[in-house]
Amino acid sequence: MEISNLYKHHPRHYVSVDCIIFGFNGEDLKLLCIKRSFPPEMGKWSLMGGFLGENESIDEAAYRVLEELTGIKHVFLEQLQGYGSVNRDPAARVISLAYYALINPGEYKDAISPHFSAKWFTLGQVPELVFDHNEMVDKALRRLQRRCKTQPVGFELLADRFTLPQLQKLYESIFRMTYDKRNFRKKILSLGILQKLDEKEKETSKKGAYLYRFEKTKYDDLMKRGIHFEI
Amino acid sequence: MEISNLYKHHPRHYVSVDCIIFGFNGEDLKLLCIKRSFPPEMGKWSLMGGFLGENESIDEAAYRVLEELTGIKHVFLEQLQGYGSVNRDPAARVISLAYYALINPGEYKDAISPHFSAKWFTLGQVPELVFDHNEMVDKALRRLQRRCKTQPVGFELLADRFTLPQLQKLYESIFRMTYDKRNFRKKILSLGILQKLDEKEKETSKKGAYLYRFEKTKYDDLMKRGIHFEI
DNA sequence: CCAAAAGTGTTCAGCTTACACCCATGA
DNA sequence: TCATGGGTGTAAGCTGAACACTTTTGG
Repeated sequence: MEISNLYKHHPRHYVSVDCIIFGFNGEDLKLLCIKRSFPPEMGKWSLMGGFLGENESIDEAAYRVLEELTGIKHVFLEQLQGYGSVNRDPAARVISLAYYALINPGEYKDAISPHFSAKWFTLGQVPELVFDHNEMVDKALRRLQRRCKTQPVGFELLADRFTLPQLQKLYESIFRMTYDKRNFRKKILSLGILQKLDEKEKETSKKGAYLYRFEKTKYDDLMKRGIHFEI
Repeated sequence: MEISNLYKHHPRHYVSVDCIIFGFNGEDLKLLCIKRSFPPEMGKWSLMGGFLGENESIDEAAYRVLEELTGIKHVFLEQLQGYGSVNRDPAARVISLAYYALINPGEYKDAISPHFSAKWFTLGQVPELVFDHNEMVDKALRRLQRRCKTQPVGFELLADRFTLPQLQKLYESIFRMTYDKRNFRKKILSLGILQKLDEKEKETSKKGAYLYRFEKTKYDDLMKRGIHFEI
């Protein structure tokens, strides 16, 4: 048998990717949703998604979908898992691969395509979404929490330079807790992966807070030596 | 447009499931592989897999594939993630959803279908597998380690009744470490989810070791009260 | 000068880790 | 009786959590 015909008796399926896009505005963790202007479920809130093409990997498809909405490449993007209930999409059988992305909304706010009627929702105030998208969001949040505990992905949600109070608010909104600022600073600085700058950010206070930068090289060193950090 | 025709301009893909089947023989953590008796890559070692049917969910497909090989239902099975590089399968574009399963090989050793030339490999001695299957196994092992740290899934790899030395060996083989037995017993018993039986297992020692049973109700109570345990 | 946010150390409790000897029994 | 694996307690160090006051400066 021709190699290309080996599987021809098996069914084929539509495959899509759906993106859970997280952002942080300095106060709350946010989710970017779109208002569907196309059937099925037209007019309802939804995650941004798209169908998998013939010649792109699923990761490439996720990046493409993300770029169609936000105009940006090179963001943190990680696959969650596949969703494949038979009737999850009323229009047809579709296997969807959920990805979650972390972006800094401030940096890209003008890039988000108006074509999709996108809107940021505070986590906890996310509306009912189509299909199984709410389930995906819940799972993505738990994954984000876990990632933030063992890897420095939180920084993806902040600008290049950030203050410790900003970082603390980010962690507090991700984990829906409050932390003692002395303990938080002690812990985060003890990791030795932040570089203190000589500059202060003075927009949110009169005194001003020192800016820091995440030092990827120091983090990579730690990882090479097998040290996993916890926050 | 007819709802069933909404997606007709999008490509469709073969979708498969692949199962990483872990077992524990009392000494080592094992992986169940099959020798492919069919193309492509005939004769090579592979994970057990199968194509997704028209009217089954991906979870159902994974259970079906697992049952075809092992003859068993109702085992621990969890999805890892999807794999979708364009050329991961030389025969055709196939999107695969990887699942990992935990079984107690002793209980099912006669049920494993001889049709697939299956063999248990000790982790660390797994041969080169077809496609991206080695990558899936690595990922599954890391997921298993994480699961075992926060949920009592290790018990899935043991018989209903087990001794503490057996349990310790299991954890040691999963995490490739050794533990101090006093500390291990203290920690595991302090969780309060094990029921000590009056019976001893005397096959591996003259003195005999007490048998224990995992008490799911106690564990569920803990979970309800929001206590996540760590081992 | 005062309101508002940034920055700073110490103490205590609980947990983790290290560590050594006796017990029961089949051969 | 002895070899083999099962079972037990304690002390030290470390980590995480609780806690209050001073500093800076724009308005």
